Amino acid sequence: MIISKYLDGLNKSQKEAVESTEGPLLVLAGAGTGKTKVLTSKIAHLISLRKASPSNILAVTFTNKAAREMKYRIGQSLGSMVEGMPWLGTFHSIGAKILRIHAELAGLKSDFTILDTDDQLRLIKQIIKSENIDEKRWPPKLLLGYIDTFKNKGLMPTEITYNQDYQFANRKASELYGLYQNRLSILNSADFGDLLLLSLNLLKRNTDILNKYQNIFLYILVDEYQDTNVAQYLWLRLLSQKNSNIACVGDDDQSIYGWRGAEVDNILRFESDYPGAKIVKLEENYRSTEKILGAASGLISYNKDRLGKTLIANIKDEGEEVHIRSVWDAENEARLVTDEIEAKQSKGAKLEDIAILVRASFQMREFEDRFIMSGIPYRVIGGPRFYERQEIKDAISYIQVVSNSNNDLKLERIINIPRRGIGNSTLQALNKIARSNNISLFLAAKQIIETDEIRGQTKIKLANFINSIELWKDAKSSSHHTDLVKRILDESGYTEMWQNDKSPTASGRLENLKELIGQIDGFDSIDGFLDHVSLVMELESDTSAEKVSLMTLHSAKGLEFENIFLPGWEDGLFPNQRSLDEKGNSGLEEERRLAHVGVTRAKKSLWITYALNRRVYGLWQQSIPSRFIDEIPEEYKDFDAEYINTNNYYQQERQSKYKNFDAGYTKNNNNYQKESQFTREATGTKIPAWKRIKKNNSVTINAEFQEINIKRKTNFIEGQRVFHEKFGYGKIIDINQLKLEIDFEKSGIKTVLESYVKIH
DNA sequence: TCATTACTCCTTTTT
DNA sequence: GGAGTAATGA
Repeated sequence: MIISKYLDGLNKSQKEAVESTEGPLLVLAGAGTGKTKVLTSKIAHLISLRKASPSNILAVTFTNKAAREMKYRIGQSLGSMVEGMPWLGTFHSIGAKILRIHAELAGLKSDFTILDTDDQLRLIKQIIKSENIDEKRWPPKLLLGYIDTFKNKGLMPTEITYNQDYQFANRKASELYGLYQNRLSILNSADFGDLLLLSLNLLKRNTDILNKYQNIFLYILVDEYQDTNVAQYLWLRLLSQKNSNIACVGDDDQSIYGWRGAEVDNILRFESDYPGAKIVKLEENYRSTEKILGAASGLISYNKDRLGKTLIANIKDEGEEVHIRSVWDAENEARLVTDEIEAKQSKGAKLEDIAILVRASFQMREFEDRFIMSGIPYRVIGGPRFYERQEIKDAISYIQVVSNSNNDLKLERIINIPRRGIGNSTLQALNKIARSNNISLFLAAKQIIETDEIRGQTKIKLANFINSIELWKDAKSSSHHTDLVKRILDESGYTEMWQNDKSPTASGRLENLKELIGQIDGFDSIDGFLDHVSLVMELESDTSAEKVSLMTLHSAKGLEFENIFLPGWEDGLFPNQRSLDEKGNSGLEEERRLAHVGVTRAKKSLWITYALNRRVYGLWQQSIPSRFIDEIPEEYKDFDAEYINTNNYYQQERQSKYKNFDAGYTKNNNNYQKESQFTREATGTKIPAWKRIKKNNSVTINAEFQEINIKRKTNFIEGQRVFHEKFGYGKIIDINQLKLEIDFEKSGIKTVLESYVKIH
């Protein structure tokens, strides 16, 4: 029987989730419990029972990768009988699709361009300038952040109340947001947030259209529901209102995108949002050993706001303890990890089964250095994306200008790259004409070269450039699109610019341009390619090669590896100080969920390390092990002597460091204290001298304190011989407030804070 | 218009 | 410490 094929491999709760097709359903799927399997089987089930044809199922994911994976797996379980699911994709791509169909209703044309962050920022800068707002006092980036937040919340400029508005240049955030939207409309462009916001608005305001989609989407499936923001939530609600067949899969313990507007509340509230909702918990974990799961469960149990589920190990193997190691600094950390990798390798482990997950991308550097040095092949996942590279963006901008020369933002980007003598003053003149006549820059340029407003050389150069664009536009219909791109890059002098560039990155950039042309060749037309570029930022890389993976914890969600290394578990770095400062306890909980995500990536072995010293903004700081290390139950971890002996000290340090914040924390969480007393007894061990040095510049200190510090003069004088715990003896060569530049006898010239230095 | 210098912010995470 | 940007001068 055909049905059994995909139902066979499912456990009881998975099967229940798959077979509950009617009405609202929330599947709480813990890490490694077969979430994707449930989703794909469910789709297969719907299709093979003929409850819906593939085109009547809306299935949304967050990443293109997840969408691809789902498509692939559905194809596998149904054989070839499923041909394309038009409504399976990311929130953004489906939003874009709907928006293109009804663009006029949103003040756009159906061929609108999708802006990236660069363009957004450029636009916002222009608006801030034209409104005579001081860019220094009110940074464009801040406004961009506010606008994004508005959009994440599903708010149009006119819907923002006084109280919701931000303190940006006299509460002008919403007003500027309105101006920004107007500009976007004039430019026939939408930013990322618009793809959702505008399509949401469309559905809200046009019942006929809403009706149409409600009738198309007989079944709605949502992946990673815990990551949805308000706009996405409202969008889903509207679409599911009619027939209520909405199945959301998610894990509140893996909600790690709060900073991007995700609302864990959406998942916590599901039952009250959808009365009569069925809830299925998937708790059987098929990934990790018992000890790793125990560590993960212990850790996440410190979170208060959760729906509560317990991961049960399906793999009956205790496995190794979680290894906790302390190291002197980041360099040693990288060495320890690579040594361990090499040891594993010699025992037969494969490099592709090993991953290093960091909290922040700056941590990657030490590892890369070390890998290069020891010749270990590695790959960075989610690093600087292909389409975000400068040369690729430039090239694409050229293509976009040829495709639509009224794209002012792109034209501005390339008008003087390579240098062709069209500088700022010319550009400003163009902008002025464009504004006053309400035309695009391109048209303004055409106009200006007919007049005498600009002089000799500049005029000729501008005329030449405009002329070239016209020529390329003419060639668009007659030549093959790949040839046209080659021609544009050559004739514009862009390729030549990099050929003449002597910097070491130049050859790589030329390679990338070649790669880009190869990519373009894979598409039928330029427009098809452009749409792909704006929605699919990543470029698939081969995951098969024998390489260690290096990535951030965020990009590791959804992946699994035999061996996981989690470096940098230090207070301030992880949990991240800024998270804590900005969002207090909920920030801490999100960090903890991130830690939980990290731990649950591991199948067999897990190493957590922390460095006692780390360089922050070029200055050396001493650090304390992360509280998350404490929170992993004793019986699941194995740690070195250093950690046990000094832990009591760390506990105190941490508490004084977060005095205000911890007050609430300990009150809310009895476990924390109980656990600490139970597991940690004062050992009476003497704390090494360097640790007793009083800190006066921890990562964050209240403003008052810092002020005093800056005003205070250092007692050191130039030429003095001093001692530093890390670098040894040295001589002060320069003093800048509390920063001392010291020429160390063994480690060379370094800048350090005076508090780490003793007079010798 | 372009090159050099000074200054800034940064290091959370991304569709 | 270092990248990116704005200000400054040639």
